[in-house]
Amino acid sequence: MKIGEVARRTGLSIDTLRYYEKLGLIDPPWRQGGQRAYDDAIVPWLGFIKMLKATGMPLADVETYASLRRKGDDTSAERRRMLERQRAAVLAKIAELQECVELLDYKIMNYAEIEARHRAEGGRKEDESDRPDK
Amino acid sequence: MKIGEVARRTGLSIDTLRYYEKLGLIDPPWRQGGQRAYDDAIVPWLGFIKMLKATGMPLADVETYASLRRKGDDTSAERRRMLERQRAAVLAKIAELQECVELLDYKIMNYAEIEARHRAEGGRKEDESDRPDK
DNA sequence: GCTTGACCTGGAGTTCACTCCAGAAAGTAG
DNA sequence: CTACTTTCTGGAGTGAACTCCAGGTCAAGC
Repeated sequence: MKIGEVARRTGLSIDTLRYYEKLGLIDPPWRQGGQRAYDDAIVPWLGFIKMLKATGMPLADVETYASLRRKGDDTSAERRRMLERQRAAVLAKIAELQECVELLDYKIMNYAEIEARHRAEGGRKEDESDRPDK
Repeated sequence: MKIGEVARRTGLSIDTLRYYEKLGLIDPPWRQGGQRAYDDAIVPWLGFIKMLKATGMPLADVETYASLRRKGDDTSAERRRMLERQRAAVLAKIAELQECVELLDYKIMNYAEIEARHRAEGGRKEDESDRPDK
């Protein structure tokens, strides 16, 4: 598989793939006439990297994970601990975002009320200042 | 309230507060002998900004919201729409993160199994390659 | 009045994660 | 063989969100 195909299949740009290789997130692939020739296994691995990135893991940490992976099975406990820490971070982020949704709902409700009053009272200037940002 | 106090109360750095002022996220406060003197209302407003940031809203969008706010009540419908869009984005992000948790759980389980086998078989070299990244 | 700490400005520097570029080499279709 | 597309390298540039700095001003305690 050439780099363009990997890009197409993963949704990452060619530049990003080379950048990830430079950072050590992916192993340097074989070359055919100077061009990168990837194994199919690169696709799920990049999918996994994308998932880690979606959780907010910095690429430096992904690199740490990748280099543990390269070292083989002896590092599996350490990798598991990394994923467990990330799992906890994700749960915390989900909780934070759920609070954000609640706050947004509160604000949206306030705006709906203000608009209703606005319409009812014919657009007269009103004071919004008693509605705290909370 | 001086800038240091605002920083202490919000957890933002003094530099960040001045940066936000430059971007137009917060109104330029009154000055007392050249020094910024903030109204108490700045604290909940900054709390709201932090919440928007936590949802992943770029500062440019926060600035848009802030400038609508400055224009007064006539913009409340537009602000509500912004918050509704953000709400939808947050729900999508929560869903994505929940999928990430599931995937992490799957991986963590695999690692736990590998480690168990590892211990049982006395640390003999094993092949992990049949465990897909997916 | 003096010292010490907080605050001021304008601008430069940093980090992260890309993204783009020029110029050259390799692969592909007709 | 020609024309076109893809890929190559090394390095420069980008945008977001800060963060730091020098050199100066202001204020509070003793």
